Amino acid sequence: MTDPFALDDDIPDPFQPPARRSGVVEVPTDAPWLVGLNAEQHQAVTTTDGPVLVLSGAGTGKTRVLTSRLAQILAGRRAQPWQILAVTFTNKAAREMKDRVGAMVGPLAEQLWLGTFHSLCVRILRRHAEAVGLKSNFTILDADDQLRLLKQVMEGESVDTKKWPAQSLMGAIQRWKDRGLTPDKVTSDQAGDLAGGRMVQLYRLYQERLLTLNAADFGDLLLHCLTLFLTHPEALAHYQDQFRYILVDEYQDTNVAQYLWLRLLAQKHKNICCVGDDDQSIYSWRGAEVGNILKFERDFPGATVVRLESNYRSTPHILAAASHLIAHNSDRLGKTLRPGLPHDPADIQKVRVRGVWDGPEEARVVVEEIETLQRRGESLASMAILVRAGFQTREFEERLITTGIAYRVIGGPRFYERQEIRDAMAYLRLVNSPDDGLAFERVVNLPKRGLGDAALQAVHGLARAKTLALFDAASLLCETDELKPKPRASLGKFCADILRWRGLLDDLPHTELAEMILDESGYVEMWKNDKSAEAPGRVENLKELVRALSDYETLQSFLEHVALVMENDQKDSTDKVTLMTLHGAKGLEFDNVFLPGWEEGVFPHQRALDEGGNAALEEERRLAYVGLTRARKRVLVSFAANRRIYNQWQTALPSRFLDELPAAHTERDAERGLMGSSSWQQTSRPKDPSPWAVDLRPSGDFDVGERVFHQKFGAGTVLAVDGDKLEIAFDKAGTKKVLDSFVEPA
DNA sequence: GGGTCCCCGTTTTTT
DNA sequence: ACGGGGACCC
Repeated sequence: MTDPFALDDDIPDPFQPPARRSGVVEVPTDAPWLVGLNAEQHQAVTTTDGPVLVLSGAGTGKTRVLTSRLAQILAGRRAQPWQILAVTFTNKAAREMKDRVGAMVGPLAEQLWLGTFHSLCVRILRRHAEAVGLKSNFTILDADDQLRLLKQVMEGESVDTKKWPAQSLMGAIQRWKDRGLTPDKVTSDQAGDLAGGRMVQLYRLYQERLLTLNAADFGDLLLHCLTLFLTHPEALAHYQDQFRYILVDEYQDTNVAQYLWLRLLAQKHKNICCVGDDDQSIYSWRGAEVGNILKFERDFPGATVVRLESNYRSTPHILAAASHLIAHNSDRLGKTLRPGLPHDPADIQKVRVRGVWDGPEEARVVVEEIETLQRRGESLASMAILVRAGFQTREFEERLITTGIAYRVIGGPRFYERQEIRDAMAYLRLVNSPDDGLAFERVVNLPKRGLGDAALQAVHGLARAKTLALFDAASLLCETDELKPKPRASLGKFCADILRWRGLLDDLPHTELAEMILDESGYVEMWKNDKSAEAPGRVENLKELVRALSDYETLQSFLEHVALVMENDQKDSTDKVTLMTLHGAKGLEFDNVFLPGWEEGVFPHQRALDEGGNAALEEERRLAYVGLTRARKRVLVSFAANRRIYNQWQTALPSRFLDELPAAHTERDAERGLMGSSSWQQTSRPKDPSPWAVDLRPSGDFDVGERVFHQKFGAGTVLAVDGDKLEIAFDKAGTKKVLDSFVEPA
């Protein structure tokens, strides 16, 4: 058989209008990427034309469908690779897709417009930067730079940063950008009294500053692209024409700006295929709109909707438990996962639910279970502890350390977010483009060069007066007597150094130049002299940065790309238990999953309960669904009756989500008295009854006004009785809700 | 310009 | 309890 992906003519220039193709060819029904697809998957892959919404439940072969679909379009000669736009959210997903398509179609995959929303926008914007007031080599700011910039703007406008934390105002700007709102589109209603009613003005000034600095933040990448499309119809027409086929992964996570971007681009050919799962939408707090997926059929009339419901991951009890749980949500399109594969009966197990006394005991129980599994031959890599919030990993880490079990924590600060890396990058940025004002500010006095507020103020003043970049202003300032001799000398040396390094850009390999900069600036030295525990690690990280530089041809291209690759890929092949948040676990799977901390206030999180109303609760429930559906074989859900939060003991009620797990598919196993709801059944007695559980009385035996005693909170008076839950005013610990089984008559 | 003290917040995170 | 950040003082 001839290679179906061989190019039938020369590789065209992607920026020429597409040549007329010779025509679509029939794809053999036994093409390798079609073999073994189930009926729904097959439909999703072969319905290449027109709008298609693929609702893909967890573990239903979404990535396979996406990649097969790309192969199908290419093999059918429906489009050249560069006429296909494939969008993901993360670099990881983009890489995976590229690899898998590459394995099917060969080098053709290289020509696809495949990447994250942001990287694709950058690709477009670098070509059309002038249209939105930028230069092609604009820098992309990270969260730190953004905040610094906004603080400057706030300072200029005398906005009280105590009353209006820059962080939260930044949040407001980001949410507007997520919704495609430029400052002129924000209504005073939306701005409310933020920053004392001056929020829109701050936003406008912030945007102006960004343009002056030839910089864009992440939100701008989308926003500027939209602006480009709306103000330059010929540019829009070009891309509309070019992208005959559009594929979108994780559609439930798109925000309004991304949605508008897609809708504009799909307008001409209308061959847009969005793949997503409304039940796994867990990012509304960063602008994702489940609404996008819910109203797809309205946006794209005549859309084909395909539901992928055959799950190839989890055993039946796990699927049933997850399905029942998520059925408690009302705002959903509705899917029911069913087992797509027979499972080894030995692997089929109910979801286990375990109640324990407190956090440390929970950690002990989970780690004991890990040891048991390990003895049965399960690898540590097959196990994951998935928590609601990052701090919850601590107790498990401690227990794993004392037990001597290897683990890895996913999350935490990422490589390019580390202070030393950002400092070093600022040096590189400054050498690459001395007018990078933010980079200048960051390193001008780092390591300490005796340049304080006074010197900086002088530089800023001059820069403003003469509309100069900070670096140029600083150079100029050193020629005057404005500064005292000492700062003048050190600032002069700093500027001269930068210029000297800049002069070497073309003559020295960029990795060597980077080493020279970090060395001669005294930056590495600064950390080497630092006696803190983390200093040696920082020096190591700086070496790693130089190594990463070697992956790029030039310093320039490194700086252009690296801002978009902020990932934390800890490729570590050693056998370790994984600890991470539920959010971090989306898209992953493990044989054995531990879901601790299922307590009201922890999960669902208190803030969701307090603030977001039903929508927030439903998102928490989706998070629970995501957690359950990560598991192939075994799930252990647990909750503790007592939790220390901010160093204060608090009683906790079992999560309402536990009540939503169907009894037929769960196995509830708790120490006496730890089960909160009447629906709970004890399936086993503790081997070693806890002392506090000895004197239990049946529920409902307490009266309002009765004096009671609690192990942790001491004496108190019952204020209210609600089934098995008591509200008690403790003499010392304040008013709390407690299960009646924890207290005894005083 | 650098050190110290106090106050606040303390879910989730990618690009 | 704890850490980070800002204000304040030397």
